[in-house]
Amino acid sequence: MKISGRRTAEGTKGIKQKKERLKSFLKEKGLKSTRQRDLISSEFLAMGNHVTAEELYREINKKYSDIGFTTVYRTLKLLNKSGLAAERVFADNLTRYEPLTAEEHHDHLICMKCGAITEFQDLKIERLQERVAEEFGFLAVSHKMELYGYCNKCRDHA
Amino acid sequence: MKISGRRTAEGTKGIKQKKERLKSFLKEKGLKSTRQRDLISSEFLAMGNHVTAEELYREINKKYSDIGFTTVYRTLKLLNKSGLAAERVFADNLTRYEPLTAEEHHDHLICMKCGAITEFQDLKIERLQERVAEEFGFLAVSHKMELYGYCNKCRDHA
DNA sequence: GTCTAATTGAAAATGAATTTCAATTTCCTT
DNA sequence: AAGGAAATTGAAATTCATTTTCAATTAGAC
Repeated sequence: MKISGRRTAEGTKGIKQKKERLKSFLKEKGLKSTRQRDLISSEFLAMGNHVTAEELYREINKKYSDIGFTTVYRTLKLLNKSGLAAERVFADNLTRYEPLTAEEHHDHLICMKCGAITEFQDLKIERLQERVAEEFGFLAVSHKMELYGYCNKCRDHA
Repeated sequence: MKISGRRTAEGTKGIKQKKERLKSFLKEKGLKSTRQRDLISSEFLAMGNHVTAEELYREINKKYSDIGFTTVYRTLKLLNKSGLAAERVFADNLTRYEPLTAEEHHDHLICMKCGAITEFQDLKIERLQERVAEEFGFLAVSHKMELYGYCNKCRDHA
């Protein structure tokens, strides 16, 4: 199974706004704005996908061959800490990053054939999860839910 | 977060039955029954936990210092293929094995403080998951759901 | 008992994630 | 604008779980 999420790329305005947020975060933490961080986060936000550090590095490398893998890796970590990216690990055990908009939580449908990742949200399920936790005296902080199977395109010839 | 699942150990009868199942599986596949496979699967089934290969190896090693890690690792893979163990990966990215009884599916509550793993089953949630999949024209094959938080014991002093 | 194929265990290989370190760059202070 | 302290960069090295290799051993069919 090769997993490769695609979702609608974001408008330029949204990206600018997010890059401002990153800048604030950096300043606030005494960190520095650099050409690399700028280019990497632009590319990441424009792709709008669930990408691995490796995948993003390959994209970046096409355009800016002087930027190394380590910097891409570290920038993704940074985006994660600043709240602009979510770190996710699906069944293939690779760490993927996904641009994060608001605080809305969502879960994933993952196609085992083409690897497409679709996001969904279901409040009823969330409520039931909360109920389950309560039953066990458990204080739930976060959760992870993934449905694996075959997407609309792949289910017929699967 | 250190994860370490415990659940009620199984009765000796259940273990015997499962070891019979393993034997059938081996014979059927032209594989061999060995002292190592016997001891490792006994220990695994008796523990009844979500263990990593490393953890099980350490237990085994206390009693039978001639059995190597690789064999424990391979035996767990084998138990998995024979349907006697489920392979699971939680947030710490370690591969754990869990004795599998019937075919009943269950999900997990994971304590972020003490690492305790509790299993649960919720048919309403399963049904809603199926509904979500349908909405997207997705053919769901399996799913994974984990709730992370603090267990009954840890929630107060967390 | 013989023989062939499977198994074992130590060690090596793999591969993603992370860290190290010397050289470079940012940006605060003057 | 220049100086300088601290952060950043990128290549290479390291880590660590997992998986594979290979020579020696063992199971079990005949």
